[in-house]
Amino acid sequence: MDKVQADAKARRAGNGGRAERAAQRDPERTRASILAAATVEFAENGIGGARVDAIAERAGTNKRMLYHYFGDKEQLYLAVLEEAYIGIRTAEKSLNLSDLAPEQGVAELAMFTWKYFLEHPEFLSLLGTENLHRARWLRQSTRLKELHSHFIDKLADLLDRGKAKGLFRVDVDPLNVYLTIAALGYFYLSNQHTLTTIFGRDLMEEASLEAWKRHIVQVTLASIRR
Amino acid sequence: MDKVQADAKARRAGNGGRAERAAQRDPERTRASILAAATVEFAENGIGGARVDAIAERAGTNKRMLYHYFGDKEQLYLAVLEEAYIGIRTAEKSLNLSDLAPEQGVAELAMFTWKYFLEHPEFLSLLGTENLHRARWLRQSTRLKELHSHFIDKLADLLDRGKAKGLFRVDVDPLNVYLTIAALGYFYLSNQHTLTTIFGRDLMEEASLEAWKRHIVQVTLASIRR
DNA sequence: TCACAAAGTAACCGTTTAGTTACTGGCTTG
DNA sequence: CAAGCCAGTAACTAAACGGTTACTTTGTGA
Repeated sequence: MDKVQADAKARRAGNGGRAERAAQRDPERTRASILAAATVEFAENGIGGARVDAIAERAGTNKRMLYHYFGDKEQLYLAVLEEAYIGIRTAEKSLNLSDLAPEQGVAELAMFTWKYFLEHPEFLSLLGTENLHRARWLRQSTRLKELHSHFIDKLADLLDRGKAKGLFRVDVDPLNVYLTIAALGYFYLSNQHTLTTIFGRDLMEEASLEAWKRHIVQVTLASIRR
Repeated sequence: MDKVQADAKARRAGNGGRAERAAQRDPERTRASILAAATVEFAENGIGGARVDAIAERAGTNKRMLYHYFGDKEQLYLAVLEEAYIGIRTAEKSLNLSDLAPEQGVAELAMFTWKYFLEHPEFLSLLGTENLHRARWLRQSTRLKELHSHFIDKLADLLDRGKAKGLFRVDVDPLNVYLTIAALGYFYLSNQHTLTTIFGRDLMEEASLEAWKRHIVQVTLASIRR
């Protein structure tokens, strides 16, 4: 039994031990439960493969509630996508690069990105789905357009400090650096299944993951050093 | 009208100008036409979003022929995937790295991979779909398991020559180098839609593409040099 | 305390979908 | 040259699917 189903069952059983709130009718919890179930379903099957019935069942509720809270399948997908982006943007805020030495800062950024991707495979999968559809929902979402990353600005500052110290090449572009870090992490994880099959090596064992993390840091730094 | 539809229409009109073969009944051509249409459909919509009717229509034939030649939707998808892999493996053969200086060879490999990815977006898309499904069809295909790439071996030779000359670090791993090249190309192209939306820059204009190609070469070389 | 609104359920509906059947027409070969 | 097989067509079917209807239950505040 996965987490989502367990949650749903607990909810159905009445209140979950805490006396604060009678859990039999709990709109927020139902909504959240549907969203969590939809995240799993869309991440595992894509938008065309996801089944509305499967989401309702996973959430421990029924379709009527899903349509009640989210309108239709596409709007539910959009909500899932928005939540996923909010998740990474929120996590990004916890990373403070301005106190670090330039090289250390770039390394931290790379390791942060790697860790986030590793811990949130559903985010990578949703990105893949969204790109298959030419970012149709991302472009449509005003909420997500406002929610832009401040990573590039932070990284630009960091690189400028490194350039001033003569550590980094002056023609280094922050976007390129960020794309490099993201590319190395994304490809390794999102394509793990075909790569493992073709090269006959398990890329997901602890030692391989640790080695690839070091590789990302090393590659990124080597590419920007003067 | 796209290429596939045009082909189908030409076929339907009788023979296509060449007198060699009466085109009214042409199993090979019908099969190829279905395969081409299916490649487009699966690449655009993924496996869950692809429609058998749409494939038949695109191919200028009907469903009966599709089931006649390929069995069912999944086997058709497998045929598409196999053909896509055969395509890249065939192209790889045209690349001869053994005559080149080590640095030149690595640069050529990087540029070849970039060019292939750029010219075959359907291959990237199919890879994405296949990974979403944990390489279910790739693992199933005996034909594809036999069709392994010789790139890693060729690259290993190249790197060894570079190491012997004192150009490359001795701890450089060929698989890592190949993954690095593939990652940088794959991510930039497959995620172009979300990236363009979020960063507000068109990554697909000629100058950007050229710059990223140079970036891949530079990053790869910088990461392996002693 | 009861009326009302919102949460929740289950059975239902029309359409779309993958897959099939029953058939026609043309190419090859004994 | 006819028999038989294979390419090809169109209409059909059963199941799955997204979405809705009609209804019940529960919490709340006048």
